[in-house]
Amino acid sequence: MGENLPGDAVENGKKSPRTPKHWELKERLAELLRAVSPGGSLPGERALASEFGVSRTTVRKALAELTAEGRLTRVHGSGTFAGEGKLTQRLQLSSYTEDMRSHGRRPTSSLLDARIGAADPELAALLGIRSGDDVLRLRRLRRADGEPMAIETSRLPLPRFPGLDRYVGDSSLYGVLYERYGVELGHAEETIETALATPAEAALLGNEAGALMLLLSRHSFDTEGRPVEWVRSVYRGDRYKFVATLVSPNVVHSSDVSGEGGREL
Amino acid sequence: MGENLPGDAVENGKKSPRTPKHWELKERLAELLRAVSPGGSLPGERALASEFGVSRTTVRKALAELTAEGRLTRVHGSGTFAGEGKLTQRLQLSSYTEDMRSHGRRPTSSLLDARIGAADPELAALLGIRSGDDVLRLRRLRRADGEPMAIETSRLPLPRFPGLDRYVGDSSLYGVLYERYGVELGHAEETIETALATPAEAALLGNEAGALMLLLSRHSFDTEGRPVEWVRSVYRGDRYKFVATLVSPNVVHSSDVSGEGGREL
DNA sequence: GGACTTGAGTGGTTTAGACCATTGCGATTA
DNA sequence: TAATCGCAATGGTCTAAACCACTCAAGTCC
Repeated sequence: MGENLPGDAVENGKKSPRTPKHWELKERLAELLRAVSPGGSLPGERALASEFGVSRTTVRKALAELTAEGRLTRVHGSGTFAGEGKLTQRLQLSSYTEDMRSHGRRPTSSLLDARIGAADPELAALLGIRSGDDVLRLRRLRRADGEPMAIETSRLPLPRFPGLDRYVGDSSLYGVLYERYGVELGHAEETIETALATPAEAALLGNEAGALMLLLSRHSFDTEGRPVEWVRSVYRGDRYKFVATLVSPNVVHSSDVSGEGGREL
Repeated sequence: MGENLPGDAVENGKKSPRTPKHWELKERLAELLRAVSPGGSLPGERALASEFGVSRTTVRKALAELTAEGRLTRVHGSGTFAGEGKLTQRLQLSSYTEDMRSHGRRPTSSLLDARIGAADPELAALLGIRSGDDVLRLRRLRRADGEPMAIETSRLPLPRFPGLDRYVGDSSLYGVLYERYGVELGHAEETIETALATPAEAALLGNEAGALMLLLSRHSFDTEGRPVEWVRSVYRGDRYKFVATLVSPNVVHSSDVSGEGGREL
């Protein structure tokens, strides 16, 4: 993160909160890391510990943060290696596939499972059906160049799309919705937040449990405003970032002054 | 995150990766937490350690993850308390101020500092000026109901806005740009990714160093496509989520089939 | 030659314990 | 009454050490 843009000195009015050892170590390791090309390897934890005169625990804490930031990749039993930076995905309308292609990546995605279950009250409300109605749940694993990137879980209301479960898997979900049910998507609402990987997610992504993730939820509606699907995707936070282009006739240039001399937007 | 939606059993084809103690403990604590209303307190680390028969280190690891997810708040010297959920901010055009207001929050923001420095080559390219030209750097701390939420660092090209530094602080930045320089914003490109808090950021946000953050960068252009500002904001990942509404005539309903039997978007 | 075993080296988990820094309250004091 | 001090409890940092799980290559066996 910070990369110490000039003038970022500590300078907080009160007390300087004494930088912990693991943080100082982290910066020294980051420096050491700049001399290593992506994929290059670092010394082992034990070696670093003795070299820098700290305990292995402290080394691990520093390495953990660098890993969470995507600057390191660690492989159990093998070693610690320099990371490769983040991929990006546009928000807005483009598809995962298109987007990866435009970055010269080879996108693939595999269906993990497709099953039918009963909607709980919350899910029923989201999908515009009654509690207990059937819901089709699809789980997909998305990859870029073969590397697992995200787990996507879609839920669709079966009462609205009877037999949908039989058409899934061999062609585009949105294609099927359009051709067999005449449904076109109109708008969607997405939220993005941070999350930590569950062990199951971590296993699928080749990740560690507790790793940083970007949690993206999408609630899609058709052109008439009826809910079509509810999607929850977890993306690897160390390998992914989202991009949105805000085209806007007039991005707020008048607005109220507020607060303590500050401003908004 | 997961909240164990039905059917999330481990079931990865190969080996079950034996759940670590700290994860199991985390789930037990999460359960224990459901019985506590927001703001309520939990037993101390040492008490939990002896109660569950694990070491304090393991307890801390579990608590750290719950904290990162915003489900816990920890206060040094005082105790551990139940969290209060996340606020949301729309992407798109609305302002921080508007958005907080619409959630019934009281938004404020204070100017931390305003200084002029020389642009490095990268920043110069972003702002459409020459390397070494003057750049105005504004740092603001944003709060909701008095609670620090984000640090926003804006950078503007002084050659394009001579004297801008003298007008800042007493009124809307965008208002000044419009009234004194005739600049209207046209579009912006935003990226969202995960990051970890630096000690300095943590101190300002009342956070821990290494805490989960959402890093949002905005690159704004005027109606003629010239760069106006470059903004880097770090939001507390445990207290914030972003929302985007994707209005769209036709969100992809035809597209190519690819990969291993899976599908895209 | 090919399949298997073994072991060294790596990261991952957990423990027990020490000490530090902050908080908040009760007792003491002015 | 009001301010101060001291102390106990809390979370934060760090250490040293043990053990586990995985990887990979060298060596062995068939």
